[in-house]
Amino acid sequence: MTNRHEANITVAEDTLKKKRGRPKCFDEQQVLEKAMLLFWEHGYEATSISDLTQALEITAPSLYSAFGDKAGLFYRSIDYYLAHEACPIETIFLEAKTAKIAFELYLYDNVKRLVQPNKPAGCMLVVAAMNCSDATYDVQQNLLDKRIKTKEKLLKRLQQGVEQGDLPANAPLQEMTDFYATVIQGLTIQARDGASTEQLHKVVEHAVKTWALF
Amino acid sequence: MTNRHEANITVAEDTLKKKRGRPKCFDEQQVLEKAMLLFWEHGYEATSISDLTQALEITAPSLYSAFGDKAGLFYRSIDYYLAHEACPIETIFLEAKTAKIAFELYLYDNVKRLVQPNKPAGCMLVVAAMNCSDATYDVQQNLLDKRIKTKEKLLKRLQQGVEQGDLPANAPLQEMTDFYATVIQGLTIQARDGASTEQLHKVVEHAVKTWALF
DNA sequence: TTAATTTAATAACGATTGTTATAAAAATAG
DNA sequence: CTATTTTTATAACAATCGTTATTAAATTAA
Repeated sequence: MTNRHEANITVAEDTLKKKRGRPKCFDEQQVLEKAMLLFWEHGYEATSISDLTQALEITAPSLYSAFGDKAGLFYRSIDYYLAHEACPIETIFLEAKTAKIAFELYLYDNVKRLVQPNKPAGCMLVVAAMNCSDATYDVQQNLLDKRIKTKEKLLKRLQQGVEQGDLPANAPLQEMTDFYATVIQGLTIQARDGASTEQLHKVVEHAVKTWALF
Repeated sequence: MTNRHEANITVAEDTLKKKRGRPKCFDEQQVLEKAMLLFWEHGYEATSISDLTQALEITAPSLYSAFGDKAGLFYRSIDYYLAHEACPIETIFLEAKTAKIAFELYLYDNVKRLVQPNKPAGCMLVVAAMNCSDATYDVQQNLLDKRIKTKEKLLKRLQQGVEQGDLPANAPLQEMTDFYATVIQGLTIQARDGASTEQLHKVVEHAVKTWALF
Protein backbone atom coordinates (compact mmCIF):
# COMPACT_ATOMS: atom_id res chain seq x y z
CA MET A 1 0.00 0.00 0.00
CA THR A 2 2.17 2.83 1.28
CA ASN A 3 5.21 0.96 0.05
CA ARG A 4 4.12 0.76 -3.52
CA HIS A 5 5.02 4.34 -4.32
CA GLU A 6 8.44 3.96 -2.76
CA ALA A 7 8.97 0.70 -4.59
CA ASN A 8 8.16 2.27 -7.91
CA ILE A 9 10.63 5.03 -7.23
CA THR A 10 13.26 2.47 -6.33
CA VAL A 11 12.64 0.54 -9.51
CA ALA A 12 12.79 3.76 -11.53
CA GLU A 13 16.02 4.75 -9.87
CA ASP A 14 17.46 1.32 -10.54
CA THR A 15 16.93 1.74 -14.26
CA LEU A 16 17.93 5.40 -14.47
CA LYS A 17 20.62 6.08 -11.89
CA LYS A 18 24.06 4.67 -12.59
CA LYS A 19 24.92 1.97 -10.11
CA ARG A 20 27.78 2.26 -7.67
CA GLY A 21 30.13 -0.68 -8.26
CA ARG A 22 31.55 -2.53 -11.20
CA PRO A 23 28.94 -2.90 -13.94
CA LYS A 24 27.52 -6.29 -14.91
CA CYS A 25 28.99 -7.67 -18.10
CA PHE A 26 26.03 -9.86 -19.05
CA ASP A 27 22.40 -9.26 -19.88
CA GLU A 28 20.13 -11.13 -17.48
CA GLN A 29 17.45 -11.78 -20.07
CA GLN A 30 19.90 -13.21 -22.58
CA VAL A 31 21.35 -15.43 -19.89
CA LEU A 32 17.88 -16.64 -18.90
CA GLU A 33 17.06 -17.42 -22.52
CA LYS A 34 20.12 -19.64 -22.83
CA ALA A 35 19.55 -21.28 -19.44
CA MET A 36 15.95 -21.98 -20.42
CA LEU A 37 17.07 -23.68 -23.62
CA LEU A 38 19.46 -25.94 -21.73
CA PHE A 39 16.98 -26.87 -18.98
CA TRP A 40 14.26 -27.33 -21.58
CA GLU A 41 16.40 -29.68 -23.63
CA HIS A 42 18.13 -31.73 -20.94
CA GLY A 43 16.08 -31.16 -17.81
CA TYR A 44 16.95 -29.78 -14.42
CA GLU A 45 19.28 -32.44 -13.05
CA ALA A 46 21.05 -33.35 -16.27
CA THR A 47 22.03 -29.74 -16.85
CA SER A 48 25.12 -29.08 -14.76
CA ILE A 49 26.45 -25.79 -13.47
CA SER A 50 29.42 -26.44 -15.71
CA ASP A 51 27.12 -26.77 -18.74
CA LEU A 52 25.44 -23.53 -17.76
CA THR A 53 28.54 -21.41 -17.14
CA GLN A 54 29.93 -22.54 -20.48
CA ALA A 55 26.79 -21.79 -22.48
CA LEU A 56 25.88 -18.58 -20.66
CA GLU A 57 29.49 -17.41 -20.79
CA ILE A 58 29.50 -16.31 -17.18
CA THR A 59 31.50 -17.66 -14.25
CA ALA A 60 29.96 -19.72 -11.46
CA PRO A 61 30.24 -16.93 -8.85
CA SER A 62 28.44 -14.53 -11.21
CA LEU A 63 25.69 -17.07 -11.69
CA TYR A 64 25.29 -17.61 -7.96
CA SER A 65 25.34 -13.91 -7.10
CA ALA A 66 22.69 -13.21 -9.74
CA PHE A 67 20.33 -16.15 -9.18
CA GLY A 68 21.11 -17.58 -5.75
CA ASP A 69 21.68 -21.20 -6.71
CA LYS A 70 20.90 -23.74 -9.42
CA ALA A 71 17.26 -24.07 -8.38
CA GLY A 72 16.91 -20.28 -8.35
CA LEU A 73 18.19 -20.05 -11.91
CA PHE A 74 15.86 -22.89 -12.92
CA TYR A 75 12.79 -21.18 -11.48
CA ARG A 76 13.73 -17.94 -13.24
CA SER A 77 14.17 -19.95 -16.44
CA ILE A 78 10.71 -21.42 -15.99
CA ASP A 79 9.29 -17.92 -15.53
CA TYR A 80 11.09 -16.86 -18.69
CA TYR A 81 9.63 -19.87 -20.51
CA LEU A 82 6.11 -19.09 -19.36
CA ALA A 83 6.50 -15.46 -20.42
CA HIS A 84 8.07 -16.07 -23.83
CA GLU A 85 7.46 -19.62 -25.00
CA ALA A 86 4.43 -21.15 -23.31
CA CYS A 87 0.85 -20.97 -24.51
CA PRO A 88 -0.94 -17.79 -23.33
CA ILE A 89 -3.83 -19.78 -22.00
CA GLU A 90 -5.47 -16.96 -20.03
CA THR A 91 -5.62 -14.65 -23.03
CA ILE A 92 -6.90 -17.37 -25.34
CA PHE A 93 -9.55 -18.52 -22.88
CA LEU A 94 -10.62 -14.93 -22.20
CA GLU A 95 -11.04 -13.94 -25.82
CA ALA A 96 -12.72 -17.10 -27.10
CA LYS A 97 -16.48 -16.79 -27.41
CA THR A 98 -17.27 -20.38 -26.47
CA ALA A 99 -15.60 -23.18 -24.54
CA LYS A 100 -15.21 -25.21 -27.71
CA ILE A 101 -13.50 -22.37 -29.54
CA ALA A 102 -11.32 -21.79 -26.49
CA PHE A 103 -10.13 -25.39 -26.45
CA GLU A 104 -9.69 -25.44 -30.21
CA LEU A 105 -7.51 -22.32 -30.17
CA TYR A 106 -5.55 -23.61 -27.20
CA LEU A 107 -4.83 -26.96 -28.83
CA TYR A 108 -3.73 -25.47 -32.14
CA ASP A 109 -1.58 -22.91 -30.37
CA ASN A 110 0.07 -25.77 -28.51
CA VAL A 111 0.93 -27.56 -31.74
CA LYS A 112 2.74 -24.48 -33.04
CA ARG A 113 4.84 -24.26 -29.89
CA LEU A 114 5.64 -27.92 -29.32
CA VAL A 115 7.62 -28.32 -32.55
CA GLN A 116 9.77 -25.37 -33.53
CA PRO A 117 13.07 -25.15 -35.39
CA ASN A 118 16.10 -24.60 -33.16
CA LYS A 119 14.06 -25.10 -30.01
CA PRO A 120 13.65 -28.17 -27.81
CA ALA A 121 10.49 -30.12 -28.58
CA GLY A 122 7.62 -30.54 -26.13
CA CYS A 123 6.41 -28.54 -23.16
CA MET A 124 9.14 -27.55 -20.73
CA LEU A 125 6.80 -27.98 -17.76
CA VAL A 126 6.47 -31.65 -18.68
CA VAL A 127 9.95 -32.58 -19.82
CA ALA A 128 12.26 -30.54 -17.58
CA ALA A 129 11.74 -32.61 -14.42
CA MET A 130 10.13 -35.88 -15.48
CA ASN A 131 12.68 -38.20 -13.87
CA CYS A 132 14.46 -36.79 -10.86
CA SER A 133 16.08 -37.95 -7.66
CA ASP A 134 14.50 -37.33 -4.29
CA ALA A 135 16.96 -34.46 -3.83
CA THR A 136 15.04 -32.41 -6.38
CA TYR A 137 11.61 -33.06 -4.94
CA ASP A 138 10.89 -29.33 -4.70
CA VAL A 139 11.61 -28.65 -8.36
CA GLN A 140 9.54 -31.65 -9.42
CA GLN A 141 6.64 -30.54 -7.23
CA ASN A 142 6.83 -26.99 -8.53
CA LEU A 143 6.33 -28.12 -12.11
CA LEU A 144 3.63 -30.58 -11.08
CA ASP A 145 1.74 -27.72 -9.39
CA LYS A 146 1.91 -25.70 -12.59
CA ARG A 147 0.59 -28.61 -14.65
CA ILE A 148 -2.25 -29.20 -12.19
CA LYS A 149 -3.15 -25.51 -12.29
CA THR A 150 -3.27 -25.59 -16.06
CA LYS A 151 -5.70 -28.48 -15.85
CA GLU A 152 -7.82 -26.48 -13.42
CA LYS A 153 -7.93 -23.67 -15.96
CA LEU A 154 -9.25 -26.10 -18.55
CA LEU A 155 -12.01 -27.21 -16.19
CA LYS A 156 -12.91 -23.62 -15.26
CA ARG A 157 -13.18 -22.62 -18.90
CA LEU A 158 -15.61 -25.48 -19.43
CA GLN A 159 -17.63 -24.36 -16.40
CA GLN A 160 -17.73 -20.89 -17.89
CA GLY A 161 -19.13 -22.45 -21.04
CA VAL A 162 -21.93 -24.01 -19.04
CA GLU A 163 -22.67 -20.69 -17.35
CA GLN A 164 -22.72 -18.88 -20.68
CA GLY A 165 -24.92 -21.52 -22.25
CA ASP A 166 -22.62 -22.85 -24.96
CA LEU A 167 -22.25 -26.13 -23.08
CA PRO A 168 -25.16 -28.20 -21.70
CA ALA A 169 -25.51 -28.25 -17.92
CA ASN A 170 -24.99 -32.00 -17.81
CA ALA A 171 -21.77 -32.01 -19.85
CA PRO A 172 -19.11 -34.28 -18.32
CA LEU A 173 -16.68 -31.47 -17.57
CA GLN A 174 -14.14 -33.53 -15.65
CA GLU A 175 -13.98 -36.16 -18.35
CA MET A 176 -13.57 -33.53 -21.04
CA THR A 177 -10.78 -31.91 -19.04
CA ASP A 178 -9.03 -35.22 -18.54
CA PHE A 179 -9.31 -36.13 -22.19
CA TYR A 180 -7.94 -32.90 -23.59
CA ALA A 181 -5.23 -32.71 -20.95
CA THR A 182 -4.21 -36.23 -21.95
CA VAL A 183 -4.05 -35.28 -25.62
CA ILE A 184 -2.03 -32.13 -24.93
CA GLN A 185 0.52 -33.96 -22.82
CA GLY A 186 0.64 -36.79 -25.33
CA LEU A 187 1.51 -34.20 -27.97
CA THR A 188 4.58 -33.27 -25.94
CA ILE A 189 5.91 -36.82 -25.97
CA GLN A 190 5.08 -37.24 -29.64
CA ALA A 191 6.92 -34.00 -30.37
CA ARG A 192 9.92 -35.21 -28.40
CA ASP A 193 9.86 -38.45 -30.35
CA GLY A 194 10.10 -36.62 -33.64
CA ALA A 195 6.52 -36.16 -34.83
CA SER A 196 6.05 -33.32 -37.30
CA THR A 197 3.84 -30.28 -36.89
CA GLU A 198 1.54 -31.70 -39.56
CA GLN A 199 1.13 -34.96 -37.67
CA LEU A 200 0.33 -33.19 -34.42
CA HIS A 201 -2.01 -30.88 -36.31
CA LYS A 202 -4.07 -33.82 -37.49
CA VAL A 203 -4.14 -35.34 -34.02
CA VAL A 204 -5.58 -32.09 -32.72
CA GLU A 205 -7.99 -31.91 -35.62
CA HIS A 206 -9.37 -35.30 -34.64
CA ALA A 207 -9.41 -34.54 -30.93
CA VAL A 208 -11.44 -31.39 -31.59
CA LYS A 209 -13.81 -33.32 -33.85
CA THR A 210 -14.72 -35.57 -30.92
CA TRP A 211 -16.11 -32.65 -28.90
CA ALA A 212 -19.64 -33.53 -29.98
CA LEU A 213 -19.34 -37.07 -28.63
CA PHE A 214 -19.15 -36.03 -24.99
CA MET B 1 24.11 -73.32 -36.36
CA THR B 2 26.55 -75.94 -35.19
CA ASN B 3 26.99 -74.01 -31.99
CA ARG B 4 23.39 -74.14 -30.96
CA HIS B 5 23.57 -77.64 -29.59
CA GLU B 6 26.67 -76.86 -27.60
CA ALA B 7 25.07 -73.69 -26.32
CA ASN B 8 22.01 -75.55 -25.12
CA ILE B 9 24.13 -78.04 -23.27
CA THR B 10 26.05 -75.23 -21.65
CA VAL B 11 22.83 -73.58 -20.51
CA ALA B 12 21.57 -76.89 -19.16
CA GLU B 13 24.83 -77.51 -17.36
CA ASP B 14 24.66 -74.06 -15.86
CA THR B 15 21.33 -74.79 -14.24
CA LEU B 16 22.07 -78.37 -13.19
CA LYS B 17 25.77 -78.74 -12.43
CA LYS B 18 27.08 -77.10 -9.30
CA LYS B 19 29.38 -74.27 -10.21
CA ARG B 20 33.04 -74.20 -9.36
CA GLY B 21 33.72 -71.15 -7.24
CA ARG B 22 32.01 -69.30 -4.45
CA PRO B 23 28.24 -69.29 -4.96
CA LYS B 24 26.31 -66.11 -5.68
CA CYS B 25 24.45 -64.76 -2.67
CA PHE B 26 21.75 -62.88 -4.57
CA ASP B 27 19.01 -63.82 -6.97
CA GLU B 28 19.44 -62.07 -10.29
CA GLN B 29 15.71 -61.78 -10.96
CA GLN B 30 15.01 -60.25 -7.57
CA VAL B 31 17.82 -57.78 -8.10
CA LEU B 32 16.47 -56.86 -11.54
CA GLU B 33 13.01 -56.34 -10.09
CA LYS B 34 14.34 -53.85 -7.56
CA ALA B 35 16.58 -52.12 -10.09
CA MET B 36 13.63 -51.79 -12.45
CA LEU B 37 11.54 -50.16 -9.74
CA LEU B 38 14.25 -47.60 -9.03
CA PHE B 39 14.94 -46.78 -12.68
CA TRP B 40 11.21 -46.68 -13.38
CA GLU B 41 10.59 -44.25 -10.54
CA HIS B 42 13.57 -41.92 -10.82
CA GLY B 43 14.95 -42.52 -14.29
CA TYR B 44 18.33 -43.66 -15.53
CA GLU B 45 20.55 -40.75 -14.59
CA ALA B 46 18.89 -39.82 -11.31
CA THR B 47 19.33 -43.36 -10.01
CA SER B 48 22.90 -43.62 -8.74
CA ILE B 49 25.02 -46.70 -8.27
CA SER B 50 24.88 -45.90 -4.59
CA ASP B 51 21.06 -45.92 -4.65
CA LEU B 52 21.18 -49.26 -6.45
CA THR B 53 23.69 -51.03 -4.22
CA GLN B 54 21.71 -49.95 -1.17
CA ALA B 55 18.33 -51.09 -2.50
CA LEU B 56 19.56 -54.28 -4.15
CA GLU B 57 21.69 -55.11 -1.10
CA ILE B 58 24.69 -56.03 -3.19
CA THR B 59 28.09 -54.37 -3.38
CA ALA B 60 29.26 -52.33 -6.36
CA PRO B 61 31.78 -54.96 -7.55
CA SER B 62 29.06 -57.62 -7.48
CA LEU B 63 26.81 -55.38 -9.53
CA TYR B 64 29.53 -54.70 -12.07
CA SER B 65 30.58 -58.32 -12.35
CA ALA B 66 26.98 -59.41 -12.90
CA PHE B 67 25.77 -56.68 -15.26
CA GLY B 68 28.85 -55.00 -16.73
CA ASP B 69 28.08 -51.41 -15.90
CA LYS B 70 25.22 -49.08 -15.04
CA ALA B 71 23.90 -49.04 -18.59
CA GLY B 72 24.05 -52.82 -18.70
CA LEU B 73 21.97 -53.10 -15.57
CA PHE B 74 19.53 -50.55 -16.99
CA TYR B 75 19.06 -52.47 -20.23
CA ARG B 76 18.48 -55.68 -18.27
CA SER B 77 15.97 -53.80 -16.14
CA ILE B 78 14.19 -52.63 -19.27
CA ASP B 79 14.04 -56.22 -20.51
CA TYR B 80 12.63 -57.25 -17.15
CA TYR B 81 10.06 -54.47 -17.39
CA LEU B 82 8.99 -55.52 -20.87
CA ALA B 83 8.68 -59.16 -19.76
CA HIS B 84 6.81 -58.55 -16.51
CA GLU B 85 5.19 -55.12 -16.47
CA ALA B 86 4.63 -53.81 -19.98
CA CYS B 87 1.58 -54.37 -22.15
CA PRO B 88 1.76 -57.65 -24.14
CA ILE B 89 0.99 -55.84 -27.37
CA GLU B 90 1.87 -58.71 -29.70
CA THR B 91 -0.43 -61.17 -27.95
CA ILE B 92 -3.27 -58.70 -27.75
CA PHE B 93 -2.93 -57.69 -31.39
CA LEU B 94 -2.69 -61.30 -32.48
CA GLU B 95 -5.76 -62.50 -30.64
CA ALA B 96 -8.06 -59.57 -31.39
CA LYS B 97 -10.49 -60.25 -34.23
CA THR B 98 -10.53 -56.69 -35.59
CA ALA B 99 -8.24 -53.66 -35.50
CA LYS B 100 -10.76 -51.76 -33.42
CA ILE B 101 -10.97 -54.51 -30.82
CA ALA B 102 -7.19 -54.76 -30.83
CA PHE B 103 -6.79 -51.06 -30.07
CA GLU B 104 -9.57 -51.14 -27.50
CA LEU B 105 -7.98 -54.04 -25.62
CA TYR B 106 -4.57 -52.45 -25.85
CA LEU B 107 -5.77 -49.13 -24.47
CA TYR B 108 -7.66 -50.66 -21.55
CA ASP B 109 -4.75 -52.92 -20.74
CA ASN B 110 -2.54 -49.84 -20.65
CA VAL B 111 -4.79 -48.14 -18.14
CA LYS B 112 -4.52 -51.09 -15.77
CA ARG B 113 -0.73 -50.98 -15.93
CA LEU B 114 -0.14 -47.24 -15.78
CA VAL B 115 -1.61 -46.82 -12.31
CA GLN B 116 -0.88 -49.60 -9.84
CA PRO B 117 -0.43 -49.61 -6.09
CA ASN B 118 3.20 -49.78 -4.93
CA LYS B 119 4.50 -49.30 -8.45
CA PRO B 120 5.74 -46.19 -10.23
CA ALA B 121 3.10 -44.57 -12.42
CA GLY B 122 3.34 -44.32 -16.19
CA CYS B 123 5.24 -46.27 -18.82
CA MET B 124 8.89 -46.88 -18.01
CA LEU B 125 9.87 -46.53 -21.66
CA VAL B 126 8.59 -42.96 -21.56
CA VAL B 127 9.62 -41.76 -18.15
CA ALA B 128 12.97 -43.46 -17.51
CA ALA B 129 15.02 -41.32 -19.86
CA MET B 130 12.94 -38.27 -20.69
CA ASN B 131 15.50 -35.65 -19.67
CA CYS B 132 19.10 -36.74 -19.94
CA SER B 133 22.52 -35.30 -20.60
CA ASP B 134 24.38 -35.91 -23.84
CA ALA B 135 26.44 -38.51 -21.98
CA THR B 136 23.44 -40.86 -21.92
CA TYR B 137 22.56 -40.44 -25.57
CA ASP B 138 22.66 -44.21 -26.12
CA VAL B 139 20.19 -44.98 -23.36
CA GLN B 140 17.86 -42.24 -24.55
CA GLN B 141 18.04 -43.50 -28.12
CA ASN B 142 17.42 -47.10 -27.03
CA LEU B 143 14.12 -46.18 -25.37
CA LEU B 144 13.17 -43.93 -28.28
CA ASP B 145 13.69 -46.86 -30.66
CA LYS B 146 11.39 -49.01 -28.54
CA ARG B 147 8.69 -46.33 -28.53
CA ILE B 148 8.96 -45.88 -32.29
CA LYS B 149 8.71 -49.64 -32.79
CA THR B 150 5.57 -49.76 -30.65
CA LYS B 151 4.06 -47.09 -32.88
CA GLU B 152 4.97 -49.16 -35.93
CA LYS B 153 3.12 -52.09 -34.40
CA LEU B 154 0.03 -49.92 -34.05
CA LEU B 155 0.23 -48.96 -37.71
CA LYS B 156 0.79 -52.55 -38.81
CA ARG B 157 -2.22 -53.76 -36.85
CA LEU B 158 -4.33 -51.16 -38.63
CA GLN B 159 -2.97 -52.29 -41.98
CA GLN B 160 -3.92 -55.85 -41.02
CA GLY B 161 -7.40 -54.56 -40.34
CA VAL B 162 -7.59 -53.17 -43.87
CA GLU B 163 -6.34 -56.45 -45.30
CA GLN B 164 -8.89 -58.42 -43.32
CA GLY B 165 -11.68 -56.07 -44.29
CA ASP B 166 -12.66 -54.67 -40.88
CA LEU B 167 -11.23 -51.27 -41.84
CA PRO B 168 -12.00 -49.42 -45.09
CA ALA B 169 -9.17 -49.23 -47.61
CA ASN B 170 -9.12 -45.44 -47.43
CA ALA B 171 -8.89 -45.23 -43.63
CA PRO B 172 -6.29 -42.66 -42.51
CA LEU B 173 -4.00 -45.21 -40.84
CA GLN B 174 -1.16 -42.83 -40.03
CA GLU B 175 -3.50 -40.32 -38.43
CA MET B 176 -5.17 -43.02 -36.40
CA THR B 177 -1.79 -44.30 -35.27
CA ASP B 178 -0.66 -40.81 -34.30
CA PHE B 179 -3.86 -40.11 -32.42
CA TYR B 180 -3.90 -43.26 -30.33
CA ALA B 181 -0.16 -43.08 -29.68
CA THR B 182 -0.70 -39.53 -28.44
CA VAL B 183 -3.48 -40.64 -26.12
CA ILE B 184 -1.46 -43.54 -24.74
CA GLN B 185 1.57 -41.39 -24.02
CA GLY B 186 -0.64 -38.69 -22.57
CA LEU B 187 -2.03 -41.30 -20.19
CA THR B 188 1.49 -41.85 -18.87
CA ILE B 189 1.90 -38.20 -17.95
CA GLN B 190 -1.58 -38.04 -16.48
CA ALA B 191 -0.80 -41.12 -14.42
CA ARG B 192 2.45 -39.55 -13.21
CA ASP B 193 0.54 -36.44 -12.25
CA GLY B 194 -1.82 -38.40 -10.03
CA ALA B 195 -4.82 -39.22 -12.20
CA SER B 196 -6.85 -42.22 -11.00
CA THR B 197 -7.53 -45.41 -12.89
CA GLU B 198 -11.15 -44.32 -13.23
CA GLN B 199 -10.17 -41.04 -14.82
CA LEU B 200 -7.85 -42.73 -17.30
CA HIS B 201 -10.52 -45.32 -17.97
CA LYS B 202 -12.95 -42.64 -19.08
CA VAL B 203 -10.33 -40.98 -21.24
CA VAL B 204 -9.83 -44.29 -23.02
CA GLU B 205 -13.56 -44.81 -23.25
CA HIS B 206 -13.88 -41.52 -25.10
CA ALA B 207 -10.83 -42.12 -27.28
CA VAL B 208 -12.27 -45.46 -28.39
CA LYS B 209 -15.63 -43.85 -29.06
CA THR B 210 -14.01 -41.57 -31.63
CA TRP B 211 -12.95 -44.49 -33.79
CA ALA B 212 -15.95 -43.99 -36.04
CA LEU B 213 -15.02 -40.39 -36.76
CA PHE B 214 -11.87 -41.26 -38.71
C1' DT C 1 44.84 -81.37 1.42
C1' DT C 2 46.02 -78.66 -2.22
C1' DA C 3 44.94 -76.22 -6.40
C1' DA C 4 41.72 -73.84 -9.15
C1' DT C 5 37.89 -70.97 -9.62
C1' DT C 6 34.27 -67.84 -8.69
C1' DT C 7 32.17 -64.37 -5.79
C1' DA C 8 32.29 -61.01 -1.89
C1' DA C 9 34.13 -57.10 0.70
C1' DT C 10 37.12 -53.27 1.50
C1' DA C 11 38.86 -49.42 -0.10
C1' DA C 12 40.20 -46.46 -3.20
C1' DC C 13 40.46 -44.27 -8.03
C1' DG C 14 40.04 -39.85 -10.98
C1' DA C 15 36.36 -36.99 -12.50
C1' DT C 16 32.58 -34.18 -11.71
C1' DT C 17 28.87 -32.41 -8.75
C1' DG C 18 27.00 -27.85 -6.63
C1' DT C 19 28.92 -24.20 -4.06
C1' DT C 20 31.91 -20.62 -1.99
C1' DA C 21 36.13 -18.11 0.07
C1' DT C 22 39.36 -14.86 -1.48
C1' DA C 23 41.08 -11.23 -3.93
C1' DA C 24 41.54 -8.34 -8.06
C1' DA C 25 38.99 -5.13 -11.21
C1' DA C 26 35.89 -1.42 -12.35
C1' DA C 27 32.68 1.70 -11.45
C1' DT C 28 30.79 5.98 -8.36
C1' DA C 29 30.81 9.18 -4.08
C1' DG C 30 33.01 12.28 -1.33
C1' DC D 1 42.97 10.90 -4.65
C1' DT D 2 40.79 7.98 -1.34
C1' DA D 3 36.98 5.31 0.17
C1' DT D 4 33.05 2.61 -0.89
C1' DT D 5 30.52 -0.54 -3.49
C1' DT D 6 29.53 -4.02 -6.80
C1' DT D 7 31.05 -7.54 -10.03
C1' DT D 8 34.61 -10.27 -11.80
C1' DA D 9 38.06 -14.13 -11.92
C1' DT D 10 40.88 -17.73 -9.75
C1' DA D 11 40.91 -21.44 -7.17
C1' DA D 12 39.44 -24.48 -4.11
C1' DC D 13 35.87 -26.86 -1.07
C1' DA D 14 33.58 -31.34 0.58
C1' DA D 15 30.54 -34.66 -1.45
C1' DT D 16 29.23 -37.72 -4.74
C1' DC D 17 29.59 -39.70 -9.38
C1' DG D 18 30.62 -44.33 -11.96
C1' DT D 19 34.14 -47.64 -11.78
C1' DT D 20 37.87 -50.87 -10.44
C1' DA D 21 42.24 -52.91 -8.18
C1' DT D 22 43.15 -55.79 -4.46
C1' DT D 23 42.37 -59.16 -1.20
C1' DA D 24 39.62 -62.40 1.48
C1' DA D 25 36.01 -65.97 1.51
C1' DA D 26 33.66 -69.96 -0.22
C1' DT D 27 32.98 -73.44 -3.23
C1' DT D 28 34.48 -77.73 -6.44
C1' DA D 29 38.20 -80.62 -8.83
C1' DA D 30 42.10 -83.37 -8.40
